[in-house]
Amino acid sequence: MDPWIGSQPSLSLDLHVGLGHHHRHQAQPVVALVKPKILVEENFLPLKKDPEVAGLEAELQRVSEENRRLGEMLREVAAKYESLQGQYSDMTNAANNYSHPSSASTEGGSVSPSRKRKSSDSLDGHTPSPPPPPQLSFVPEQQAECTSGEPCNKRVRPAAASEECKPVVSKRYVHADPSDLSLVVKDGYQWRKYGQKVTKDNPCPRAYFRCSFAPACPVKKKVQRSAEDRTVLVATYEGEHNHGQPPPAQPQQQQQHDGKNGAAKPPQAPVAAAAALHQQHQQQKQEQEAAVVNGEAAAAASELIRRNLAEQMAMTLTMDPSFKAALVTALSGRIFELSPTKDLN
DNA sequence: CGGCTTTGACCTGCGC
DNA sequence: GCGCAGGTCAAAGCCG
Repeated sequence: MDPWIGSQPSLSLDLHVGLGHHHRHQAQPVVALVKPKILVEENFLPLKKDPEVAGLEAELQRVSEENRRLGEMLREVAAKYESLQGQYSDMTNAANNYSHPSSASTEGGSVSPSRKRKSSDSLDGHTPSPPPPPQLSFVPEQQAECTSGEPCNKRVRPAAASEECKPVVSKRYVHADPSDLSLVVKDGYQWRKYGQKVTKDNPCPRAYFRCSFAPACPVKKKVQRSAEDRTVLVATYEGEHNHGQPPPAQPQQQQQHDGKNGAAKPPQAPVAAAAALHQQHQQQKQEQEAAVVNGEAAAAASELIRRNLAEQMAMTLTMDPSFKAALVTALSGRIFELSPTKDLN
């Protein structure tokens, strides 16, 4: 899980779960509420159902149910959005083919001849390695893509060239610790930084990345802190990966490496759920960003994103039996701690 | 030693 | 043509 999540008040997984005002008089754990295979010792305390506990259970059930319904609605909306996006993409493709029938296939790896380069650059030679089938696991929102195998992401000026032959462009807003100066956005891919530049409209430097997982992968990424909110990293992706996502182990390890808690724990179910959630979250962000015209309302978008992240997290976690188990363990432990019987021991 | 980051220089396109 | 700004290159240095 992203380290920042824990630091967000709005996202903090408050384990009190409403027990705050009465936990002192009840030592009854809520173990009965879930029955996964689990980590919880089911009989470490005698189960005596208290009406309050039952009430809480009912409430939790109700919330879970509601979350589930919301999740379904969200998926529906996402599906519809994707379908519309596809239609839009088709239309723009068709329009481009009409007006600029040849504009899409002019690349062919021709790099500006005047570029100062060492002659042997391997990247230019474009390894004949067979490009894997485009198996794209993210960047769903797309516009016209250059149809030649080669991406047309060479020197695309935002105002000029981008209209006709724009590579796939998407933006992501990622919360980051302001004290963390590394412009690293973890998205499951491996990136190699090839440049950094301070731009005019933003005092924070912009970092340029290429996909380093596959040398021929055309995707580029620009990362810059938001001028409005320095805690938000704006990652702009150009192009599409022409390979699958690298094995998850690496980014995971990277995350652990980046974070302070570097202890290599085996991935636990809640963590996996959070990872899945993260991906879902990213996807949702892209959808939202598509709605936010050209990112001019970045701050508002990031706020929205945070709120939705919190909601989704709650939903995903409450749907995850392992998380429930962990929750129950935590609650039980806490209750046990506070239980009067403990004092006797 | 290979891969990655840093960073100054260079290239290119746009606006005046 | 010139200046500016964004984007990229590649040598040097760092790190595991």
